[in-house]
Amino acid sequence: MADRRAANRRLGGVTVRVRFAPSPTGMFHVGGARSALQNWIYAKQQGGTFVLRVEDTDAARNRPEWTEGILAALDWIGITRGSYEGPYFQSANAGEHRAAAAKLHAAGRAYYCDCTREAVQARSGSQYQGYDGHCRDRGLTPGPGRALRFRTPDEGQTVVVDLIRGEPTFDNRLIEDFVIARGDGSPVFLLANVVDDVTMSITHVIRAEEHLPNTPKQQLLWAALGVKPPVWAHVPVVVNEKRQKLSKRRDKVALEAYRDEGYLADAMRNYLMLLGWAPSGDREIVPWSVVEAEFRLAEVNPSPAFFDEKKLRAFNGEYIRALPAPEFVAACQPWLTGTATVEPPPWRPADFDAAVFQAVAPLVQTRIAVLSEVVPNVDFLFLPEPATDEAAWAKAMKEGAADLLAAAEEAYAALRSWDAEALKGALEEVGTQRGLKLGKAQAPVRVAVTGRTVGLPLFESMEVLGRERTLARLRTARSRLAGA
RNA sequence: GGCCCCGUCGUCUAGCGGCCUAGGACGCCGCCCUCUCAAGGCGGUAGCGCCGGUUCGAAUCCGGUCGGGGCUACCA
Repeated sequence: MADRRAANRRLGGVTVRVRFAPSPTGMFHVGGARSALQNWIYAKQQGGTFVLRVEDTDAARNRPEWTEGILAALDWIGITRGSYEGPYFQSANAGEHRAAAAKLHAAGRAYYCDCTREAVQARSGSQYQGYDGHCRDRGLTPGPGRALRFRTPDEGQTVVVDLIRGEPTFDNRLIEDFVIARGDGSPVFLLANVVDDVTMSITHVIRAEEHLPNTPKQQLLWAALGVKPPVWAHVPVVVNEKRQKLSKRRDKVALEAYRDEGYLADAMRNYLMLLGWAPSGDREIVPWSVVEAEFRLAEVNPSPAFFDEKKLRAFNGEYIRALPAPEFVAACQPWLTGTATVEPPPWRPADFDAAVFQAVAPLVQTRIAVLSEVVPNVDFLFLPEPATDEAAWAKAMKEGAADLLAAAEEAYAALRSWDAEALKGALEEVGTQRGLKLGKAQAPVRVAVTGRTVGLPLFESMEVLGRERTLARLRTARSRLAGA
């Protein structure tokens, strides 16, 4: 395979160069992550190069921390720094963008226009039909407030060759003379994006479907610049439950948010790749190596895919359970000790005991779907008093609870060996004397000790908590019951 | 409004003219296991939008229709 690619290059075949070109205007979008991954895999499969270009030309909305966020997020899902070409910054290429605009003007492919938006709108009527070409032959010279428009063909068609969609065809007549440089001379996205792709010798543009309507315009620009257009691949957009494109405003789209909640990078990238594609056989959770080997860009389902957090959660749970114990413990650390981006735990750092956590970690591992859920599972071990859930208290502390708690406390105080088995046996006996099965008898004890009706196995929990603290909690619960 | 894209269980998908009585996964429901909750095991629920055509045969091909979405800026 590698030999064939090398031969291909020698024979004049083109080396594949793809790019991912995010703009740093917000948190990194899961849809963007998917596109980045698809580009990344395609480049790898073709023996090509992945180029990262940050499109930071919207000064009003760009912020440097967003750029850092994008790099960190890409790194998190496996597109690591140093393993790709770039990052390049579009703002650094402003000179080339302007030169291209000037070149198009000089070649008669673009003209200056002083129409205001209102004027264009007024001439177009109630429904905007596109710019009417008002300034096409006015021969306006460059000047303040004069935008540069690309002169589009009056007839013919522009055919977009797309790996996923076939050949969407657009009538040139319906493509308006669009603006390529603003009144202040600054080039717009449509142009800058193309110029950079041309300059960077991009051969395949793999991006979201929302760009498809822009494509004929960009393809016209490639041709006007004298370069053969790239192969396009417009992957379907990722949508919300209402089937609308995921938006930063109304949907939870930030990759960072998922990371900070405790989603594993491997689970996330596996899930993301399953949106619009599936590996061979009846399987979905597969090693990344399988994804890299089997993914076929041309096979991507052309219809939009719903980003289903429920399914992502299920995947994440499976990935968590598959972790070797030490790795699970290590993965939980941020939520146990707090970091810059993760919410700090409710206990005092000094009260956290790594050895205690390690003892219960295997019990936690099968009970959580996202890492942040580790906290409510173990907080009773590190908090001076359990964080009592009042609904749980009300449910468990019915009549007979005080009596049962007293008996349990007495039995536990007398226990010779403080271990789960003995604790279970003792409570079983206490329950039996009162005609209660263990399932009923454990409820008040569990709430008294952990503050909740659900959680880790009770007896193992008490074993780790220790006799003194367990007895103290039973005592506290009893006095609360007596007071009420 | 115009242009473009899309259409298999609720969701993500398998399916490339007979192997489909449409398979898997998530979700949901039930049962088992069980100190709670999970995990795990077993079982169940549910789909080819519609109408025509092509064909011996269509989820698969064609046309239409309906429905959904995207774009429609001197944003990217």
